[in-house]
Amino acid sequence: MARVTPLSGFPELLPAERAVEQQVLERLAATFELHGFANLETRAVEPLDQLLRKGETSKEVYVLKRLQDTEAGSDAGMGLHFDLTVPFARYVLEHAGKLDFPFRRYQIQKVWRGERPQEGRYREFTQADIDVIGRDVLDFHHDVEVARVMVDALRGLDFLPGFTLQVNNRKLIQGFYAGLGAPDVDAVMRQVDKLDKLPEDAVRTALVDEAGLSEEQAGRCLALARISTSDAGFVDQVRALGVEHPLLAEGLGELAAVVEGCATLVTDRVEVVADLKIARGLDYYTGTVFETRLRGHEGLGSICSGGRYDALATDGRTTYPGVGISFGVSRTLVPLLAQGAVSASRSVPSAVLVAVGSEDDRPASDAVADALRARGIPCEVAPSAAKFGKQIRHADRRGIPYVWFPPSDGGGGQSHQVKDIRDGNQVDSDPATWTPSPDDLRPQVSTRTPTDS
RNA sequence: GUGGGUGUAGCUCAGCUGGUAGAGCACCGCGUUGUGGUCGCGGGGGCCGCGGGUUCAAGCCCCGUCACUCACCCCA
Repeated sequence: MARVTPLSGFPELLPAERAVEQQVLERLAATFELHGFANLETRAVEPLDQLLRKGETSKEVYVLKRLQDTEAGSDAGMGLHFDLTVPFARYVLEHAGKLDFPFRRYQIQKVWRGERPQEGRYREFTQADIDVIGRDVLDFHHDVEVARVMVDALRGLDFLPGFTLQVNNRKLIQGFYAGLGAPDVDAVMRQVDKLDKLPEDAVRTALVDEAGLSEEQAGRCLALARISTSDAGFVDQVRALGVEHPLLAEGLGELAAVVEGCATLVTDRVEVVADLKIARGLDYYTGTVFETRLRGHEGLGSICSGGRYDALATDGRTTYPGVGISFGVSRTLVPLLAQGAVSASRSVPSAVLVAVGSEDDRPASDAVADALRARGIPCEVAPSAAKFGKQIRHADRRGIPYVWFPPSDGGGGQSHQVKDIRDGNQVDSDPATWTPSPDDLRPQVSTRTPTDS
């Protein structure tokens, strides 16, 4: 193979990095399943009209084309999915007759977007989605449930920095803007959504010039957007702004329910706040909306978002409302790994390297390895009967904590010995009974203190 | 898609006014002859992104191109 070059936006991990990702994926799946969500995988490809159906969005879809297809007009009209929600909506429509509603599933897959890559932003990346979808109706309490499940999942990622789940409700802000007399509620929302990028005064100007608000109305919109509480305290703060609207009241109730519903799961690492400036650009959210910040890495933007959508899937007769949230596995992990903020203790699963005294003794070493494996201890046998110093180094390089020396009449002892190469302790051991500490059974993931964002 | 920056050893980077390709780390060997890490000594490593041009001479100057990267847009 000639000179290979990295392909931007298609991150590839080293073995130790992948070990971290594997543990993240495992823990996410474990939590989702604890909450009763079934796993699902959908095909990587969808018809283009499905992909482009909802948001006209500028999503840059990768189109599928056979190299051999030289005939014009042979375009199959297929593209790689750019998220997991649209394929899921299609899946629900396609299999509705065989599914039981409300239907809950989690889905962890690669998705593809042909956008310019940046830190935390890739062209091929992994997402972990949970959604609950109902037929015709979906009770609101599922909004709370989805938030609770994701908070629980984020709690499980205890080797990562902390998370802040920011929740808002479209009914709340739209009702507020309507009650305020805004001529174009959506226009107001679009401007407010820019608050984390533009200075407040720029948004204020835009609210007046582009969304048609008075100075006084704009001021109250900004006052609303400034509200952020970790409990239901936001309700009184909103009421103090003196705007009345049925939708606003409904939104306030829902948002309070989400925040209060998560209260028992909140920790100092994973917090939930009602943040009334969160709007989400996507057009199909109708109620609850989520965004999530990674503590110490706020520059990454939202690493986990979603919300309630009342009409994402419909076949004309039946509509399927849903609520879901999606965790950006690659978006979170790839930058953390690149900065060395998280790392695994070793690059291989092996907890033990079984040394080989001489090639004639290799079967004896294999026997030791098999005895350990029979009891669930991952191990490998040294690749060559090199000097023991080199075999130890082989283990050290890979982060394997233990080296096993079978008995030998060469330089070793008369009995089996295990050396913990971290502290140099070496003791007689029996392959049939010796067990490493539970922590050493698998690679350990650890966090270094984050520096910047 | 638009605009900036950068391409030199596995990695991070020096390389002056154009004059024989460098350092640190990593890697390998020896000291230590079958128990690593420290230390000392030694060693291997380079299409200087690619193509063209100017020049006696190009890593350096010029043109092109590709890649990477940052920002915008958008989002996980």
